[in-house]
Amino acid sequence: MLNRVILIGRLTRDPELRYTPTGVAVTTFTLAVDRNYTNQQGQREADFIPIVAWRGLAENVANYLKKGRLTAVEGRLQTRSYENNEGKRVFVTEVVADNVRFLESANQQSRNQSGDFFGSRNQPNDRFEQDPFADDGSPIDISDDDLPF
Amino acid sequence: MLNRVILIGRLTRDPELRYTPTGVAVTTFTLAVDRNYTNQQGQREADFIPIVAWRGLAENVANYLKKGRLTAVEGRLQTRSYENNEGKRVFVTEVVADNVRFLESANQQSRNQSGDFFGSRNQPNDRFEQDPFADDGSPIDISDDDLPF
Amino acid sequence: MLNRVILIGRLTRDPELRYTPTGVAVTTFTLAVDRNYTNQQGQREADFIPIVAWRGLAENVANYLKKGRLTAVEGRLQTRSYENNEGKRVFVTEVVADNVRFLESANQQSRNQSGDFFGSRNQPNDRFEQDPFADDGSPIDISDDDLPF
Amino acid sequence: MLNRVILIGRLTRDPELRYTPTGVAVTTFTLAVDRNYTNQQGQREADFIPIVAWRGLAENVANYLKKGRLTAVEGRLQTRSYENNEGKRVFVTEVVADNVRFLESANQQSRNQSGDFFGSRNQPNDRFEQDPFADDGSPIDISDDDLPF
DNA sequence: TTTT
DNA sequence: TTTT
Repeated sequence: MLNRVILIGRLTRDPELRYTPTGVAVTTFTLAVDRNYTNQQGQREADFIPIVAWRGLAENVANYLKKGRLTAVEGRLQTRSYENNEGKRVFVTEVVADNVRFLESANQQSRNQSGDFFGSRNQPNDRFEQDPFADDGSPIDISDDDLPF
Repeated sequence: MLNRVILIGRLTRDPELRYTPTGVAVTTFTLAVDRNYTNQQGQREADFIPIVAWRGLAENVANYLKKGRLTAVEGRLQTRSYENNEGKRVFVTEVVADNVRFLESANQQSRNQSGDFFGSRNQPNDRFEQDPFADDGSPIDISDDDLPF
Repeated sequence: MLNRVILIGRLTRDPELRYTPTGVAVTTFTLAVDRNYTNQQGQREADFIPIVAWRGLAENVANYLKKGRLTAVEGRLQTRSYENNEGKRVFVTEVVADNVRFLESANQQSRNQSGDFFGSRNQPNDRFEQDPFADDGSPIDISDDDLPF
Repeated sequence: MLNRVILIGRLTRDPELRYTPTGVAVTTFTLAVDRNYTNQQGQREADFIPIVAWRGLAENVANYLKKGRLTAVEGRLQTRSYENNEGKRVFVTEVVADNVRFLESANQQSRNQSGDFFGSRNQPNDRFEQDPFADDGSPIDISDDDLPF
């Protein structure tokens, strides 16, 4: 009937791009979304939401997003189940993205984050070279309505 | 940061009310949310979203909602993990409700649904007797901002 | 960037269908959305949100929705301005619908509502005759992504 | 019943903080939200959404947000009407914020923007001096559930 | 009356 | 100008 999810958070890792047997691009990543409170130990907690994007959106996400980037995702909740290697049915709930907003360009990203960010420049990284963010740091928009399921 | 989910669907079963060791009410239920398309076999598919409600909202849901009722849920996505009985870590994604709208009263509910509905009158059912819907069939609202986590 | 609105409420009147000079269907209506509190005088207040739908969605809304029906609308906020007949610029904020869910069929609608409902049968009403709701009272879904602006 | 708005955009001006006769803080600002398409003249268009925040949220917004900053707003649509100086009733639709996310710190903000930004340092500006953004540029969160209406 |  |  109606099924809408909107999240703002940071990628826990670089996105992973794969292709289905029929050649459809699909990218998965996890968004760390900070909760609005701190727990009894005074720590900020977060939810780690699994996201999947398809087709053109999958390729844009894989090309332009990286670990740690602040990102908005709009989509819908999807559930599916599969048989694991012990023959048990496992149920999965994830967000199918139909809109992703990059809220931070490479040069805007905070500097004191995990070392992985600049470390990734050591292993030469095509994606980073072709980073499309305008010099002025304005976010770019991508969207895709063609969801395969 | 920002984490919002809005769903409209129908309960797959009567809600289940439990209490934590410290006496906090918690109700769980699953919402079947129809997708907007039919698959290759011409069938309507649905997502089955796990929902959890706490405290006063938990009690209202348990008292007034039943299997099959059309319902709107507003909340946020939460992830948690636990160790299953084989010692394996299982990850769960669910919706923590902070707002539930009953879109259908008992007498409005469609008549040709699962037999469970009228069947439930045979086993005398307190909840049904105390159904608070106004005679005019207008939906009632409940909400709860006090989320324990 | 990101612009999403989700509402549940009741139509304050029958929707109005018009056509642009180039023949595009456009329907406008107002949704009365109850607030979650009562004011000092103990009365329920509401917001009256102007909605506009285009093309196929406009026609579906005009054909199947009527005054008083419980309805969910998903869309985006749009602002525009025009010159009024005194030559003054007027600013308008309204919701452009891209998804409308009928949460109530004709026979589900509460009976003690305004006389307009049954009154509309006196003036023969094509829309009412062709009411597409299934006998079981299940809501129907319509959506339209082709928004002219 | 259900009334939710989520927006990401940029402030068109510095926010304006006022106080009601009874001393309640209220801040208004406009969010420019880019549309996802370009018009026939190849220009990006935007919607200019009026936002109002109350109490603690009003003060946070006034203290920490400035013209041009990328911002997420979560709230609800509200309509009200007033008599203008010609004795005519004017209807207004605006967003009442209950959650504002600062997506950009002062030092993150793009450099080639309007001169107003650095210009504001010339007129000594308390708000700027007390800018609470962490050195690492991580966004801060503010929220307020106490809405006076 | 609009932001980047 | 408002719905239940």
